[in-house]
Formats: sequence, C-alpha cells, structure tokens
Amino acid sequence: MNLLASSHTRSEENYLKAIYAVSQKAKKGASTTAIAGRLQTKASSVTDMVKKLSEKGLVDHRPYHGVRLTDQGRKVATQIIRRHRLWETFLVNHLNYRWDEVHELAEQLEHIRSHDLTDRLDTFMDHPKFDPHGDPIPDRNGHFADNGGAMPLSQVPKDTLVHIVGVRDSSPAFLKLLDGLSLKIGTQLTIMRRFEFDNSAEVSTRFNSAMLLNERVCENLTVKVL
Amino acid sequence: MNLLASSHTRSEENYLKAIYAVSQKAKKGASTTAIAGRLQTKASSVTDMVKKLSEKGLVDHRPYHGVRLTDQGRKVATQIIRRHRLWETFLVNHLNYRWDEVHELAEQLEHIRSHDLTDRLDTFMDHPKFDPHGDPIPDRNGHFADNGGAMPLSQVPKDTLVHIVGVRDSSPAFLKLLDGLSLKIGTQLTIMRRFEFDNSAEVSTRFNSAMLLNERVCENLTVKVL
DNA sequence: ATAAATTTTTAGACAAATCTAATTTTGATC
DNA sequence: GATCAAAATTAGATTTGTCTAAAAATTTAT
Ligand SMILES: [Mn+2]
Ligand SMILES: [Mn+2]
Ligand SMILES: [Mn+2]
Ligand SMILES: [Mn+2]
Repeated sequence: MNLLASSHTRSEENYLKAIYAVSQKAKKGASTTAIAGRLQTKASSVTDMVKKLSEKGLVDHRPYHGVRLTDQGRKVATQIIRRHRLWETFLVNHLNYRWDEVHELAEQLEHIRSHDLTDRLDTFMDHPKFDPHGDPIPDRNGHFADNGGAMPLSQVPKDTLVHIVGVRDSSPAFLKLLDGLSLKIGTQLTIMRRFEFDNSAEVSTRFNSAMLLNERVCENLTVKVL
Repeated sequence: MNLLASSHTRSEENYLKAIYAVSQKAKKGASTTAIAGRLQTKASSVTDMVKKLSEKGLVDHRPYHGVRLTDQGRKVATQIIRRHRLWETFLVNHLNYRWDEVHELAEQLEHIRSHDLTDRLDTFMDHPKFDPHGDPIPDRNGHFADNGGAMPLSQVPKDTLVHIVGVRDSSPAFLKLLDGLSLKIGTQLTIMRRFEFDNSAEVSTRFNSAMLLNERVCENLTVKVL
C-alpha cells in the first residue's frame, strides 16, 4: 500500500531531515533526545514519530543506541535537502535575497510536493552544485558533489592563500557577522598570525586591513587553498 | 492579539478563497453547502470553520442567507489569489510548465508564508497583469487590472476579428482541448457562421481551416475585439 | 554490583480539522 | 399559516501531531 506515491507528511519529512543531520554530525545513530532538541519538540513526541517512521521502513531504531535512516529513509532525506538548497539558491540568485534570509523560507518550500518541480528548478538554474552557504546540492540521484579539499579556516597553516567556499554555521547571526566584516564566499585571505592564547587568528584580505578572527569564527568558515 | 502577524492556517486560507470564489460567481453570500461542494468537504465541517472565521472577523454569516467576506477577509483572500496567479505565471514563463499543469502546484505554493516573497516574485517577473489563463493578478494593494472589454466568444457577433485573452474554465481537460485545436492566448479568430440548432459557431483562424466550436467551448473562451 | 543519572517510553490529554448520523431550523409553497 | 424539502447545525468519533507527568529501562559512575 502506497509504496509508489512516496508521500510523507511535512512532519515526517522534518523528522527524517533532523535524523539525517543529527546522525551526520555525531557519526552515529540519533538519540531520541537529540532529535527532540533539534526539532524543538519533546522526547515523547519523538518516540511516537520514530515508531511511525520505523513501521514505514524509513528508520531503524535500537533504543539507547540511536535511530538510523534506512536506505529508503536516507533517499527521502537527501531529496528534501536537495529541494531546500535549490530553493535557497533560487532565492539568493534570482530574487535577490541575502544569504542570511533564505533558510526559513526554504524550510517551507522544501515541502512542496511535486514530481518534477525540483528538477525544473535545477535546470532553470543550470544545475548548481553548491547553495548560497557553500553546502553541496545533491543531484537527482542523491549524489553530493565533492567539496574538493575544503577545510575549516582553523586548520589552515600560516601564510597560505585561501578563499572562502562556505560556512558550517549558517545562522543569520553568524552570516551577519561575516557580512559586517565583508567576508563572503570567494573572498581571498591569508592567516598572518595565530595567537596561542585563544586560538584566534589575524587574517588579511585584499581590501580590509588585518582583522582578528576568534576561534569560533575560524571553525565555522570553510576555505580552500588556492 | 495577533492583529499584526496575520497568520492563518492553510485550511483557513482555503476556505477564504472558496468563499470568495463562490460568492463571486453567485453574486451573493456563499451557502454552507456551496462551500462544502467547492472544497470537497462536508457541510458540517464548513459550519465549524465558518464559526472560526467569523470569530476572527474574516467573514459575516447569516444562516440560510450565506457567508460573506468582511473587508479584512477579502483582503486576505485577494492576497492568496495574487500568490496563486503569480506562481502560475512563474511556472509557465520560467520553468516551462504548460498552462494545464500549474494549478495544483500553485495550490500549494500560494500558502508559503512570507512577508515579501510575493513582491519579489512580482518584481522578478516585471509585474505581470494576467496569469497564464488570462485571469487578472491583483497588485499588492488588492487591485485587479481591468480586462478591457473582454467577453466570452459566445457573445461575439459574426465577422468580428478577435483574439483570445483568457479562459473561464481552466481545468486541464478544457485546456488540453484548446491545445489540441491550437487555440491559445493571443490566437486571432473570426466567427464565420453560427448555428441556431445548438449555438455552435464556425470559426476561422490564420492557420487552421475552419472549425466548429460548440456552445460550451464558446462560453469558456474569453476574447477581445481587435 | 549497586546506586545514580540519563534516556526512553507509556498513559492520558489536547487542539485542529475532518467525518457520519441525527436533529434542528428555516424559507418556500400551497 | 401549516407543511415540506433543503440547508444548517449538533453530537460524537477519528486522525495527526503534539504536550505533561509519571514510570520504566539502560547506561554510567561509584
Ligand atoms: Mn538552510
Ligand atoms: Mn543552505
Ligand atoms: Mn489556478
Ligand atoms: Mn490561473
């Protein structure tokens, strides 16, 4: 029954995405509590939904060891991420939104149910590989583009020329900080000095005079060596 | 309380739109039964929702005389229609959908909640005045463009050159019939003969040889004299 | 190994939106 | 104005997704 239509509720989709994200980050099954934390719900609600998803064959659950997506569940989650990132890209590139404004809208748009809207959007934008935050957009088969050796700025050695390719934290607060410092995707920079005291780094760009970036900022900026 | 956020549920929005459409067509209040018919629900469900909308000040209800939108309710309904038609226009003009494919998608997209997405879409498309079916797109103040003397083909006298500006029925079935006859918005045609027997009309276009259109088709084609 | 802390589940309730079946209300008709 | 058919409402149930509070299960620490 309904093996074809592949139609899940908005809530189910959000849980699948949350389970994907949580187990991605921790590299293990997602705990009931962690899922609840991510979705701002209560653990008891998660228990109910996990049971439902489990019966649908979308997740495997071993209590106290975490929830994992099945292949089918991962496929669904990946498609939702694809839609989310394609919409973010559309909003920034074509409707002139700023990169710190699009997430909430994409949270809604990603649930639009259509067999081919996603693919048409993808074609319209000429198959973008990364979203406005530098996150890879999976293709229609769920394959993520390789980030080609990107690393957090915190791991880059001194005196190496790099350019920004993405952010690990794409909260409006962080993105606004970056905007305030004129740091955006593509910006080239070099680490001039590191301070052992707090792991902060002094960086120079083409335009700005040197600026001091604290550890947390460095960890959340993804760069590539040029 | 919540006079500002102006946030209604998807269901409320669908009811408001249905009430707008039904009372528009009948030029009087929408009966509980008619609303139920339009939304494919039951009258008892309508009773409940009308009560809710009434308490919110969006409709006035006089039992057995119909439901009417208040000014506030009409404003909301108009904005939903605006979003619906803008999305349809986007899908056809930019994502290469056909005009018979976009309605269901727009039914979903119209509920995306955003302060300015609609306006940006409008700007992106250069403020279109009509959707792919020839229906007027209200502007951000809820003002509908005048259709400039459009009338159903059934009311056009013989030997008058007209062009198609819209359809009154935009069901996929009707639109596919039109596509099959190569009739689309902009097509120029003249009524050559009328048959009293069944009110059918023989029309000629630039390209096709003469064809016979039955009464129902003529009633649902909107045209303008050139 | 026992106790403590944490995690998870259960039980019961609730809000939103719907349904069916029964009942009430009303406008229209004779 | 009484009657009748249509329209509308009520009552009670259902589904989905959520919550609180309490109980149970399991891991972790002593
Ligand atoms: Mn996002
Ligand atoms: Mn993103
Ligand atoms: Mn439509
Ligand atoms: Mn339309």
